[in-house]
Amino acid sequence: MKRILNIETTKYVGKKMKVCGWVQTIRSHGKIIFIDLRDRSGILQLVFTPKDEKLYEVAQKLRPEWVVGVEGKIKERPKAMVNPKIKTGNVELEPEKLEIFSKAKTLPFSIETPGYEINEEKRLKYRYLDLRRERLKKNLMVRQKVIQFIREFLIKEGFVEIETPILTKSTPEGARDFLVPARLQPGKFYALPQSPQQYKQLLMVAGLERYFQIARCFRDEDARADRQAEFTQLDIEMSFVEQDDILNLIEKIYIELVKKIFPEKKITKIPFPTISYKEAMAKYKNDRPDLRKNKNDSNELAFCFIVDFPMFEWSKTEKRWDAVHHPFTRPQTDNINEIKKNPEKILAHQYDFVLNGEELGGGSLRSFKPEILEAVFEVMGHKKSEAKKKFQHLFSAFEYGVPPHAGIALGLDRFLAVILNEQSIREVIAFPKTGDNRDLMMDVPAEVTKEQLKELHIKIVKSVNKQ
RNA sequence: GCGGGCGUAGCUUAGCCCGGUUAAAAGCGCCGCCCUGUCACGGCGGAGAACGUGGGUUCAAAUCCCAUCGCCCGCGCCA
Repeated sequence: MKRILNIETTKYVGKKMKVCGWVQTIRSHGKIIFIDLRDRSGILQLVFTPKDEKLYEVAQKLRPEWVVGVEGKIKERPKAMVNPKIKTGNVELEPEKLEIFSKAKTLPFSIETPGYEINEEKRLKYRYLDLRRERLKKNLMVRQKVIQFIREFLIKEGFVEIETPILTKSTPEGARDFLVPARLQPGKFYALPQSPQQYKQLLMVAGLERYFQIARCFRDEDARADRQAEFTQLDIEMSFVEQDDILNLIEKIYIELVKKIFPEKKITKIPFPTISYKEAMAKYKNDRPDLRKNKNDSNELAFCFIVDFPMFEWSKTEKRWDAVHHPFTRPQTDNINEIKKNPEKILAHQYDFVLNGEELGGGSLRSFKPEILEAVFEVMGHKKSEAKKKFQHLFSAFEYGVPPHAGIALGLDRFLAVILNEQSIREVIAFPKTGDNRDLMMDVPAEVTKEQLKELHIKIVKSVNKQ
């Protein structure tokens, strides 16, 4: 018999059907046993009675989290026994056949609560059990809905979803890279992408004009409540556009996304406020102001854009000018002398997107004129040849007809955490890592065999103990 | 790398300041028995803890000290 979902049973009252799932709770009253059967659609009550003695004997042995399949008649519950708390509360199933697919040990923690009270270390170690809880399942399903909406929206707008490489090149600027040794090129390494930045710009040179990707990004830095070593961003790049085209697109996506998937949420201000960096720093003392009117209202969403960031900032550690965003951000002036002479005064065509005081991400109009790029690299203290070597592919590509282009990258995990009122992005990621980037469930990073290392031409040198 | 918090049955905690007496306590869970309408079922009974690890102080350490490990929050870092 073909299995139906628990939620579908209400449509088949009086019929004999098969359902499958996990035993959630057992309420035994001696001569009648109620079992809440959980599947991906929800809970269904099974009622065992000793009418069938053999079946009843087996039912008495059932324990929480065993996986079973049952066939039996779906009955409408008597009025007094309807449970309004569950979606299938007006029906129940009287099993005639019971199959035990697998038994289960007692779980290390309860999965029937939201789970915040449970030691997160345990939750991460047994993530496959943690994900059985309703809250996390819901978070993952909301995540899927958001991604689906964004895909459909952008494809309708003429965007092409393109996968860029995960094995790519280490970039000297920015965060630490995760490195992957290349077996066929002894001594050489791939790096995992910190973002698809350069690929998406190259796609503009390729003439795709409108690119997007739900992109996994990797940064080998210490994690936080809002940071993971690997995270997902909505990555967008467009050709022949100005700043407003990007901001208007983002505004439209998020307004319609909220309207469709989170109708209970209210957006504080439409159109989203656009605040200059200077004004934000003066007025709110930071560049990601929380513009909510009532910070206790979990349904309020205050989006805003921060624009006109400075192009350069003085790096105290390296004692040189550094790009606030990255060197391919387009300065707001074409005056090369001005860029070189007064870098601190130069503003950039750069924008950030902020929600309830959380930075969701940012982007920029890209710099594509060689003389401007050279001036920027010069301010940053790079020799012309060095800069060209580091970003050779971009410089070369730009020699073959490059359209003016711009883009943005927005953190999906952060957006979901905010909109689902979660304190940490770990709550919206299926298999997150700890603060020091370990996966407690898989127990990685882990050592590898000598043979593997040999094949990769890698030797582990134990560092000498510090004094 | 730095600062702060936490670590006691399977889970959540009390006890820790002010060291000593039920053989470290409770709720939930687990196991057994009873119970025909529950839905966080109920009732009775039971098992379950080298108090993260190592060392020290003391007649005596879950409790005080030192070290170490793990998790969380933040700083650094995150173009």
